[in-house]
Amino acid sequence: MGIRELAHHLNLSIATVSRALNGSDEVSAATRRRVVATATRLGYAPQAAGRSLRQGRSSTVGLMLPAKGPDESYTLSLFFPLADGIQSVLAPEALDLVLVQGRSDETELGQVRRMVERRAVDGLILAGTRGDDPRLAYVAEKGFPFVAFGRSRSGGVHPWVDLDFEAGAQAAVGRLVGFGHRRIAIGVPADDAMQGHVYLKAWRHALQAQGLRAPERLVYRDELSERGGYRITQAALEVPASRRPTAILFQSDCMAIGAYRRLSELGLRPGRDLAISGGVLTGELSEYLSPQLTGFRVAYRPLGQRLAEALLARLAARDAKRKAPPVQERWPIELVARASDAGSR
Amino acid sequence: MGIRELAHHLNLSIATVSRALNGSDEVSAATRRRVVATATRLGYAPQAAGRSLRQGRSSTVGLMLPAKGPDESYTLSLFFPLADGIQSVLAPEALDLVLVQGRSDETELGQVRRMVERRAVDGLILAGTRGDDPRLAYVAEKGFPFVAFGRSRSGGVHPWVDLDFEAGAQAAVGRLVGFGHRRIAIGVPADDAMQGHVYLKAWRHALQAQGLRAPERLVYRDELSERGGYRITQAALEVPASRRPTAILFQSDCMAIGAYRRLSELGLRPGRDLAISGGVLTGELSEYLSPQLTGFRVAYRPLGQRLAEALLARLAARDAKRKAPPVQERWPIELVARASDAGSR
DNA sequence: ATACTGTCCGGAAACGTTTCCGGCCACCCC
DNA sequence: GGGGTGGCCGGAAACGTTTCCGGACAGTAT
Repeated sequence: MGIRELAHHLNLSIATVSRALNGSDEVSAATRRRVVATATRLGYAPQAAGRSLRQGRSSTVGLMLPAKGPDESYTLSLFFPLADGIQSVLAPEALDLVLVQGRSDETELGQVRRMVERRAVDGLILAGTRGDDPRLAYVAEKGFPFVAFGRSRSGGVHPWVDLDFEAGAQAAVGRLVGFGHRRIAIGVPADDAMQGHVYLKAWRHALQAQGLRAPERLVYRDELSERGGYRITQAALEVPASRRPTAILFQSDCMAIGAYRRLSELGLRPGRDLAISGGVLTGELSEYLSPQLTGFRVAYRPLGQRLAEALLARLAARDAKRKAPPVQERWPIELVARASDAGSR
Repeated sequence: MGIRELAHHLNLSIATVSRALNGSDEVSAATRRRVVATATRLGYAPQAAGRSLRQGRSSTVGLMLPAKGPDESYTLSLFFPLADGIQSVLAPEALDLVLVQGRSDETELGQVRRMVERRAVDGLILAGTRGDDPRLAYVAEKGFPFVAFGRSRSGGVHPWVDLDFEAGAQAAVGRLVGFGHRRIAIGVPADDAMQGHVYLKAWRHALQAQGLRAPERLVYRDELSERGGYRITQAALEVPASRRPTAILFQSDCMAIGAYRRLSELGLRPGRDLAISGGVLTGELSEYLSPQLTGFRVAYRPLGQRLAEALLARLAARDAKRKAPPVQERWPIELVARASDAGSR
C-alpha cells in the first residue's frame, strides 16, 4: 500500500495525493476529502523513510538522559514525567521521541555525534549536563538544534532550562538560619555534574547573604547516591563538636536518605540532632520518611513541556533560516518545608 | 558529506564504499580499512533515512507504555530500568528505541497503527496490556513483530513476558496463612488491566490451594493508586468484624500506601491491626515505610533485556522468513518479607 | 474575441543509500 | 595456452515520498 497504489485507486497522480494528504492549498476541497477518505479506508500512511529522505528531516527528536550514576534510582522517577511532558508537546507536531541512552561501550559524545551525523533526529534535549560537557560543545559548534536541561561551563552560551538552585538554596538556607543554624554544610556530587557546581555556588551566596561564612571545610563531596549521603553524614559527625556542622544541605533526596540511615544507626534523629535539607525531591518518598524530608518539589511534567517548546522554537527558527531566541531559564522549584531540617542541638 | 562525496575522496565507487562500511565480504581488507579510516576522519555516517528507505527497515523499535492511570507515579519507577534494559540489548544491534506514548487525543490503537503503517518502527514492545487489548489484536493480525509485557485474552496466542503473579500470590498467601489469616482479601484495579485479572485468578488458586474459599466479597476493585488503596481499606474496615478481612493483598505498592494512610488515620497499624501485602514494589519506597512493606521485588532491567531479546528473535525470524519460536514466559518475582503482613488480631 | 489570471492537476526529478548485475583481472589447474 | 574460478569493484536501479515546473481549463476583464 504505497502512495502509488492509492493514487491509482483514486485515478489521480501521486503528486496530487501527496498534496491532498499534506494539506497543500493547491488541491480542491472535494479532491482532498476523497483522498483522505480512501486513504484512511485503505489504511494508508506515508512511510516515514521516504518522507524523511525527501524532506531532509526525520520528524524525530532525541532525549538524552544523564549517564546513570552508581545509584540508578536517581534518574528513575524524574524520567517518566519529564518524557511525558516532552511528548505532550511533541505529539501535536507529529514528532516522535527517541531515547538516546547508554550504549555502554560508546562515549556519550559518540552517541550524540552518531545521532547528528546520521540525521536520525532533528533536535536534541540533553539532560544531566556537566561542567565540561563535550556533547554541548559539539552540538553548539555544529549549529544543531538542541536544548539542555541543565547549565554548563563549556559550549559557550547555549539554550538551557535548569532548576533554580539559587532560589532554592536561598530558601533552604534561610529556613535553617531561622532555626538557629550557623554551621550549614553542603553535600554535593563529587563528579563534574553541573547541578553540583550550581548548587554549591548558590549555597555560598545564600550563606553570605545571611552574613555567614562559607568555608571549604563545610563542603562535602561524594557520589550522588544513598551511599554518598551516608558517608558525608558520617564524616560530618566526626568533626569536633565546636566546629561540627549542625545542618547539611544535600543535592537530592537520595543522598538525604543515606543521612537518615547513618543517623538512625547512631540513634540520632534528623531534625533534632542534625538538620537535613533534602535538596531535589526526585520521588514521592520524602513524605513517607520519618520525619518527613524537607526539600525541593519540581514539576517535571511542565518542565518537560517547556524544554520541548524551546526546542520546537529552535527547529522552527532553523527552518525559517533565522536565529532562535535565546533560552536560558531557571525553572522554579518549591521548597516543601517539613520536619527534617528543624532544630539544632 | 554524503557517501558520494566520500567515495570521490577515496577514488572509489559508492557501491564499494557502502560495502566496506557495511561489512560485506566482497571488499578487500585494505580497502575497507582505508574507507573506514577516512569515513571516521571526515565524520561520515550513513543517513538513516536513505538507508532505511532502501532497506525497508527503520532500525528502530518502539516501546509503548501503559496508558498512565490517575496516579501516574505508578509507571514512574518501573520505566527507567525497563527502558535501560531494553536499550542495553538493542544498542549492540544498532537499533534505536522510540517512545510510543500518549498523544492524548489519539487512541492507543491509533498510535500503534500509525507506527506500523508508517513503518516507523521495525518492532514493538507493548506494555500495560489489558484483557481486551485492541493493540495486540491489531499487531498479531498484521503479523507485525512484537512482544507484550503482560498477558491478554485477546489477540490469540501472542508472545509475552509477564510477572509471575501465580508464584507471587502463592508465596504471599502462604505467608499470610502462616500468620494465621483466614479471610484474605484482594485489592485489584477496577479497569481492564490484565495484571489485575491475572493476580485475581492467582489469588483464588492460592487460597484454594490452602483449603480456603475465595468468595467474591473478598474482592475489592478500585483504581490503581493511593486513593484506590485508601478506599479499599476503608471499605474493608467497615465490614462487620465476624466477616471482616484480616489481610489485604494489593496489586502494587501504590495501593498499599493508601492503606497505610487510612490505617494511620484510624490509629491503626499495618501488620498489627490489618495485614497488608503490597504486591508489586514499583519503587524503593517500601523499605522506608513504617512498618516496612512486604511485596514483590521485580528485576526490571533484566526483564527489559529479556523483552528486547525476544523481540530481536522475532525480527530475525521475520528477516529469515521463518516463524519465530513462541515466547510466553512468566518472569520470577521475589517476595521480600517484611513486617506489614504480619499478625492478625 | 483575446489576453490574462487563478485553480487544480500530472510528469518527473530529487533525496541518500543498498544491492543486483555484470565485468575486469589475477590466479590456478589441466 | 586455454578455460575456469574467485576476488574485487563500478554502473545503475530501486526504495517511497515531496516538490518543482509546466500545462489544461475555466472564468473574467478588456
